[in-house]
Amino acid sequence: MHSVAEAQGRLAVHMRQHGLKHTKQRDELLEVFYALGGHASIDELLAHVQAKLPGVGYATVYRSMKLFVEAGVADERKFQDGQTRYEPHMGDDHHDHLICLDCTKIFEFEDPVIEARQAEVCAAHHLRPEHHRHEIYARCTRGEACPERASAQGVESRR
Amino acid sequence: MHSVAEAQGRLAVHMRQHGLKHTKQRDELLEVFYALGGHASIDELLAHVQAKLPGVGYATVYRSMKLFVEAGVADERKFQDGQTRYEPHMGDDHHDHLICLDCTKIFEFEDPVIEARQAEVCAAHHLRPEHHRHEIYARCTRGEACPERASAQGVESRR
DNA sequence: GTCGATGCAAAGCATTTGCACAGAA
DNA sequence: TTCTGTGCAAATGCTTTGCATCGAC
Repeated sequence: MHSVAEAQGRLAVHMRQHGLKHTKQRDELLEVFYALGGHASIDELLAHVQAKLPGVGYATVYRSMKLFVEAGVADERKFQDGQTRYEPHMGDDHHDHLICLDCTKIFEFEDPVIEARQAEVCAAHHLRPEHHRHEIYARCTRGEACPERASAQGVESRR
Repeated sequence: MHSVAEAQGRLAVHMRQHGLKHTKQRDELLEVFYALGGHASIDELLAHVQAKLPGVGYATVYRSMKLFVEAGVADERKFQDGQTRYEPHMGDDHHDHLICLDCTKIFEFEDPVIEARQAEVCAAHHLRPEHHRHEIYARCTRGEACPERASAQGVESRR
């Protein structure tokens, strides 16, 4: 799912297979979701959808995002701020998160060495990894020089 | 804090320094908390404290656990089930979690290679790691033979 | 006697659900 | 026409807070 079009297709198939209906709310939400690029919260999604479809409420956004997750076009992430965030599903390769506590940016990373060690740790306990969550919370070493610091609230997307 | 006594001492110091008072509720809760060994939820803590002090309610447990965290005798963990869990603080060395999806046991692990790689990932983004969360959710490879499977709900503690 | 701690109930959040109506198929 | 989706409000689950009273110092 590297483009809205791909996601729309996959969602359409899923809906057809499950006897679900195509609506403008789902359509618009999917578009907004992709436009936001990643790590969007329910509030952000709702705000953007309402810009186009004023009547939409939380229930629809919650229900639709759950549908997107089931359809495989979105992934759900829960960070420590208590807000569930969503990002476009990018195939079965996954990535972990590096969160800057100074500028609130969320970077993504993926490290084969770490992945390998995880498998070893599991094996030692007679376990087979199913999924994992790995988040690093960090401080900027550039201090005031950090180009993002002033703006804050930015969200870095794809690798 | 490898024993209740140590924790009691540290908590006493913290309370003295902050003009807080010693009460039997806090006393009993700290004991129960250590007796449970780790990964205890508010409900579990409340249930055990009520066995000794019937009148205690959620508010006291929540407030006391927050105090324990501030005093440095407890660490707060939020897993994916939406329940906050607490474990005795074991110094500044920390560990991560390996959660069996079959028997609900929570194992702890710590891997220097993983820690090192994390630091490298951070450095590449001009960041200095402050803390992190790493949880692996896995399935038992022993199937029905798993000694814990039948019992479920167990909580494995210290390494 | 002070001032912090407790217990209860009410309030807060994020999220979910029930229900009547709207709108795809 | 049928049956799913929507929007609203109410309900839920976990956690926090306000307030009168209790109890440690």
